[in-house]
Amino acid sequence: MKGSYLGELEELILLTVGALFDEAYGVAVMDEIEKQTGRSMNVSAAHAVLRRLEEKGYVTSRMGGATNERGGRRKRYFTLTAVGKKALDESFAFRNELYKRIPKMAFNFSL
Amino acid sequence: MKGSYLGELEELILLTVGALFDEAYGVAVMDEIEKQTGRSMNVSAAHAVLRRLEEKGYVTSRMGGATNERGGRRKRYFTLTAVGKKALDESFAFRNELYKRIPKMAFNFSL
DNA sequence: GGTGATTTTGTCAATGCTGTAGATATTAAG
DNA sequence: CTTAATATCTACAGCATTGACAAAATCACC
Repeated sequence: MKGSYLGELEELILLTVGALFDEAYGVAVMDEIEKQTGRSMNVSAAHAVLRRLEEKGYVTSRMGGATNERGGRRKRYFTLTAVGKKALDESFAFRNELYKRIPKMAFNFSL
Repeated sequence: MKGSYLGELEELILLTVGALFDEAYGVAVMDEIEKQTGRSMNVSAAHAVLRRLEEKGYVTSRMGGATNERGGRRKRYFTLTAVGKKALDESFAFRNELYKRIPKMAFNFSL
């Protein structure tokens, strides 16, 4: 199966789209990621991932209208789909499970 | 900074190396991943990742001697380094933190 | 006790998917 | 028409995955 797992950044961005709820557009996602993780990021990086997530069916997008901000192009808003949320839940549960299963290593032993 | 994050599979395999402790060689890692995740995997996939992890300093490797098994080439054993364990701990803590910070989304709302 | 088949494992080479950056186009307000 | 906010395009480095092949060790037959 191809593209059946969620990449590191894909998971992060999917999570952020969910968190920003109805304000999830490219730049906002990028800013939020930078703020939360300290990881510097380019808008096109965010968009590339968002587009891929849309292809996978984890988010949908729609164009917004004009706003009362200074100016600028219309925003493309992204929304988490039920499938996307499911993927996120599973990813989280799965990793947690895996870490839990390894008590002799993960947090109890040191080199 | 390049290669400064831990890919999805890299995290999984690093975790597995820690879990297998003194029995972490290519085939064993592959088997364990397949057993734990159901994800089918090729030996060379495991080795490619292990080599990258070694380049990053997250694991070290040494060749083993002959064993009393049927036959076969000498095993290359991998060991988690302190740096590797730290990366794993941080990766885990960080993601957990992120999921926690997003109560309005991660587990409390549905579409 | 050699010699080759068999088993277990590692290495190589090639390819597609993910992550990242820079440059450019579009839309709207001033 | 200049400036600001966003999106899109193009290109490339790094991660994930596969298939084919090489190496080392035992087994079994003679």
